Amino acid sequence: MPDEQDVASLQQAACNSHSLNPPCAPCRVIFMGTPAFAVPTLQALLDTPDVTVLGVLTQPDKPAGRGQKLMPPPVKLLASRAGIPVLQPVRLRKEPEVIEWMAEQKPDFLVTVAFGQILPQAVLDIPRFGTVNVHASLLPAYRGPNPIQWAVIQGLKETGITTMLTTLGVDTGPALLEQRLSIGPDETAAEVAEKLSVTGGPLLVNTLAMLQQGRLWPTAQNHRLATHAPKLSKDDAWIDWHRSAEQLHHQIRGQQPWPGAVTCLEGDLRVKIMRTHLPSEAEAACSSSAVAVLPGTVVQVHKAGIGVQTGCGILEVLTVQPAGKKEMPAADWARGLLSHQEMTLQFLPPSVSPAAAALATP
RNA sequence: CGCGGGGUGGAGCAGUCCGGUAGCUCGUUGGGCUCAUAACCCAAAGGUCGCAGGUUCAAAUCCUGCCCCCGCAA
Repeated sequence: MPDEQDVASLQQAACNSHSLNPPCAPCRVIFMGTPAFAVPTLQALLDTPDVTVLGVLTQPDKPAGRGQKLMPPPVKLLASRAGIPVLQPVRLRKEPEVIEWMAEQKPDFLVTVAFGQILPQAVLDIPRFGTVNVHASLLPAYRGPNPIQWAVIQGLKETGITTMLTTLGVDTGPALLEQRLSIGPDETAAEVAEKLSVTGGPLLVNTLAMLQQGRLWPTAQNHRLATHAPKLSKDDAWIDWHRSAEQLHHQIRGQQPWPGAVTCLEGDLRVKIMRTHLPSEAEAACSSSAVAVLPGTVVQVHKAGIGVQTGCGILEVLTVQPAGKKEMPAADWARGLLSHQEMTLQFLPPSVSPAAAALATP
């Protein structure tokens, strides 16, 4: 057993090595993943000469999009194009024939990237070296299904990708390698996800190579530091303008592209808030108690966007998407509305009717 | 046949129900004012009203068909 410094330097070397030519003996892998986030990782495996992808497991086709047509998951599209067998179990743990098929392939590794199903022990027992999960956070932080979103929502300046050994618990297994990545002040979860998904491939390939060669020792997570990133829901999309400008800014960019950030305008005109910016003077404005208008009121319309009063500070809204329209500059949208009616734009939480808001204004 | 909104100068929108000179807020260009300006004043340019057909003396508007964009829905 080498000391810690050796491990660290080995990890460093592995991360720096070229992903297309890892020090990896021929290696048989079954890939399990579903959404677009998993696609670059599968692609990285396909691009690695010594890795054979024996098969791909992904979620069943589901009705999606306008028209509710049956749509295959992104991973399936890539796998089919690459001519790799695709299995789509509804519930893996209840489909022994699928598990049997996996066992027959005699894989060295199972790899999971946002697969969407919890693996039973019978499956974890199949691979020769183990099951490696690619998780989009710096574990033990943000275990669970929406790690990127929560990292952004909570205003973190850094997140990353962790490879880990899968055990029966969700994201609780020993960590292997991690790659850090900074989060820009205005970056959306979608943008961070894009970068992380590309990072995942090389990191996984290195992880597999090092594991196979016995050069990588799993490190137990510190469970006391664990935090959770639960699934977001559509209900999370509603904007409560009573929150602070900073909180809202983080929420709005953290919930892109889904579930998004939605508000209503006088009645049931839904508007998605797409891009926002936090003015540097937000904190100053926050301390001044002389707030004359209700949170949600548009207080400025200028070239770059519109300023909306929040519970604490003013939030710059740069682009919006009204229902039925494309994303557009918030200033343009406001101009079009204001041109034909004398009104103040007012965003209201869905729970507060315009009448109730009027009553609240003495 | 899942529900629904939309396509009008460069941008965002009115006008369509009830056919009759294409309008608003901006932007652009030129000029003016000002120490100065993203501010203000004056002026100008810029539109096959998504496409095709039909009804009509007359269609952005009514009828029919088609194309394109998007929201909900996961």
